[in-house]
Amino acid sequence: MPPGTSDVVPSAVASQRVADSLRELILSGQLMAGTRIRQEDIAIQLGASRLPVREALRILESEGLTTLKANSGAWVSRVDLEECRAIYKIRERVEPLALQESIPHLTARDHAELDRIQDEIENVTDVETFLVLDRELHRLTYSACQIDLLLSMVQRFWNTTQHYRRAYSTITRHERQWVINAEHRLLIDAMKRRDIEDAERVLIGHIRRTRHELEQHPELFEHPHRVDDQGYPSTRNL
Amino acid sequence: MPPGTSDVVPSAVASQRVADSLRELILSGQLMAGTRIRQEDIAIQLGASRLPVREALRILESEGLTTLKANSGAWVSRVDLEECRAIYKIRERVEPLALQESIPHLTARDHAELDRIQDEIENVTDVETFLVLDRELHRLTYSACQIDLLLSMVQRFWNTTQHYRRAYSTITRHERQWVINAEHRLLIDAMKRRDIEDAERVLIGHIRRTRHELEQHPELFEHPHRVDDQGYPSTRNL
DNA sequence: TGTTTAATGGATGGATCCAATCACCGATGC
DNA sequence: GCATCGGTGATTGGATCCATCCATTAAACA
Repeated sequence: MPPGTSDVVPSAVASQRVADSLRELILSGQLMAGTRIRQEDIAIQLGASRLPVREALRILESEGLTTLKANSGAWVSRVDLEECRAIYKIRERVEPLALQESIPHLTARDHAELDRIQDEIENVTDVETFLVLDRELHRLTYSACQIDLLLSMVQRFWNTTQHYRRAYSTITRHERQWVINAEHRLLIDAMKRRDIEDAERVLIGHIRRTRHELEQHPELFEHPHRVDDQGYPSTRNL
Repeated sequence: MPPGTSDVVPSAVASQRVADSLRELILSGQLMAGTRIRQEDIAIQLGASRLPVREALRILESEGLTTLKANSGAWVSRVDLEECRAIYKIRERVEPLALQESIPHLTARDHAELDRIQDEIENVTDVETFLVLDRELHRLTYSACQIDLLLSMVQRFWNTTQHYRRAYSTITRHERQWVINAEHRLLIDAMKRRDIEDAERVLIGHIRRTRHELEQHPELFEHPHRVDDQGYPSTRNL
């Protein structure tokens, strides 16, 4: 199963359980980017030994959610503007492939579901539910892609930029929502027509526009009002 | 430092040291795809405890080089034809971006070095050195790309398909070498002209052609003449 | 004889303990 | 007063031991 998928039944392996819990804490925003993670704290908090926590931190590091530094500690990964731009540029290349591989296998039922979700998106006011729905919409567009490796890559990108999508949506969603809606509708239409080229073009534009708008809000990447993260490792071991 | 880079000075952290050693063993072909890895064997062989080996296996799993199954064991990742095709399809999308980001920052010195390597490639007869040179050439074309995340992704793809490039080159390199040479020369020329579009097009063709030729040699992915790999886990936890 | 079940062996996962490393803080010397 | 050096505390990394799980094998029953 690709990482990031929240298991309904908790994994029997403690490392996976811990990783799942931590991932949930990070993605939900309860663990802010840049906060330090002490192994023992987590171990106590989740009722496990430190060893599974160590392995969980490794797992999450491979997903890009945590950053480890030898003999120093672990932090919730902080994505600066430069890295965020990079991720979006990669997404502009990778997600169209997922779409291409998915479109031929999507059914009419899927198309209807896409319409339904977009209807919901256009009616929602809450930011948090918008994030969930938006992600669900795009996930569905890729869902019939058979390349697991690709899907988990995409999921990873979405996970690591989750914080900033939330922050950005909070700021400018209301005035720019119509653009998102238009793009989503065009995307869904192209998918229904199974016009892969067109769908890819719309999707690329969708991601690229978001990147450009993100680039105009560098304040989102200023270190937020946190003080308890003692020292942030400068070395990114990616 | 991106994974896969062989450290000159051995890392002080045992897990990293073990991971480096194992990676070298796998990439050099001394540990064949599909062979089981027993934690204790490696621990003894490398003079460490089982714990760093466990963490090393996690690290390598995140690089796609090993496959772990809970309560069962670890294996050197085996890439079937389907997954190999997938990786190449992703490479066709991702590597052009690395190229695009690199071309503007490459110097005349780099261009000369590219020519030199290609000269060597056209004179070499040994398969193993061809593999090294070919990889070095492409690495150099991407070397000025500033997106570390992208470079480590590319490196990962090259690592996981290393076995099959070796096997494929062994078979058909002699009769198809002229195609590779032509593509390399065209690529280098476009790069010198800093014609990003053209360079991307050549590169896409280069990767795509290789994929198509790989697809016509499914026998490379038949389980090789090994017997001591007891059972291969069907679940890919990517 | 084929199938199912139970037992055993081996390998992995987890917990605890110990060592090494780093960061912080104070003292000392310039 | 500032910088450098050394000590101390906290946190992570590693080793060993124990529990758990899986696979294989053998045996017993249909």
